[in-house]
Amino acid sequence: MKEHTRSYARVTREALTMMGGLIRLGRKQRKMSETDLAARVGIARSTLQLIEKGHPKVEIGLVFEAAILVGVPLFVDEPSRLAPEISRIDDKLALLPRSVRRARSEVKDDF
Amino acid sequence: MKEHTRSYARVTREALTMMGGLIRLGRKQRKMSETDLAARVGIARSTLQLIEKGHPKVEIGLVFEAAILVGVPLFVDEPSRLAPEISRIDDKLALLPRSVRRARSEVKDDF
DNA sequence: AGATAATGACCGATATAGCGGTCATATGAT
DNA sequence: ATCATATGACCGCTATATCGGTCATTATCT
Repeated sequence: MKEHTRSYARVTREALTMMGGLIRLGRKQRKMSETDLAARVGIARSTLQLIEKGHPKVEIGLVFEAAILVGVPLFVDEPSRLAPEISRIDDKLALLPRSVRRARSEVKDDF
Repeated sequence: MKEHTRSYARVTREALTMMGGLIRLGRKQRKMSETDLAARVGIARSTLQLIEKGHPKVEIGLVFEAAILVGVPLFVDEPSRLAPEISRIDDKLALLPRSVRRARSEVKDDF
C-alpha cells in the first residue's frame, strides 16, 4: 500500500464533473439508458455510472469513447479537425529542443 | 481473461494523441523534464510517458492533473468558468425526464 | 393503478494499470 | 570532446479498476 488516497486539484475534479455531466446529458438527449450506452461502449453499467459521476480513476479511453458516442466534442467541433490539429502540435514540438535541459523548478511553486 | 484487447474509435485515438501532445508541448514550453512533471503530478515517469503517448488505459484523473499543471485548458479557457458551466449542465439535466424510457438503439449504428 | 424498466448503490473476483526500477542511447551544456 | 542528464523502452510486483452481478427504489408507460 503505497498511496491509498490521492488528491486531485479542484480544476481536475470540476473538469471531471463536467465531462461526466456532458456524457449524461448527451445520453439522455439521445434517449439511451445506462444499459444501452454501456453496451454500446462495451463496458459494464457500473463503470458508466462512475464515468458520469466524474470518478477520476477510470480509463480515459473509456470516457472518451462514451463521450463520442453521445456527441460530446473533444477539443474540436469537427472530428475531422483532430488530425490537422495534431499535425500543428507535432510541428511545434519539432521546433523545440528534443531534450529539456535545466530549469529545475522555477514554475514558481517554491517561493 | 475476458477482453484481452479492446478497440477504440478513431476519434478516440486521435483525441488521446492530441491530449498527450498538448501535455508534452506544454511541458517542454515550460522547460520541465519528464521527471520534473511526473514528480509534480505525483506519478511515475513511466506513467507520464504513457500519458504523453496518448495511451487509452490511464486514469483520466492523472491525465487531467498533468494537463492542468502544464497549462492545457480543459473545456474552458478560464478554470473559473467550469463551475458555471457545470450548473448549466445540471439545469439542462433537471429539465429532462429522470429516467430514459424506450428508444432501444436508433443512434444509427445498426444500419 | 399496475407493470416494467431505469436508476442508484453495493460487492467479490480477477485482469491489469501504475509504480519504481534498470539499461541503452541521444542530447545539450560547458 | 567530455560529461551530465533527458529520453525511450522495458519489466516484475502489487494495488486496484473493471466486470458482472444483485437488490431496493424510483420513474415512466399503458
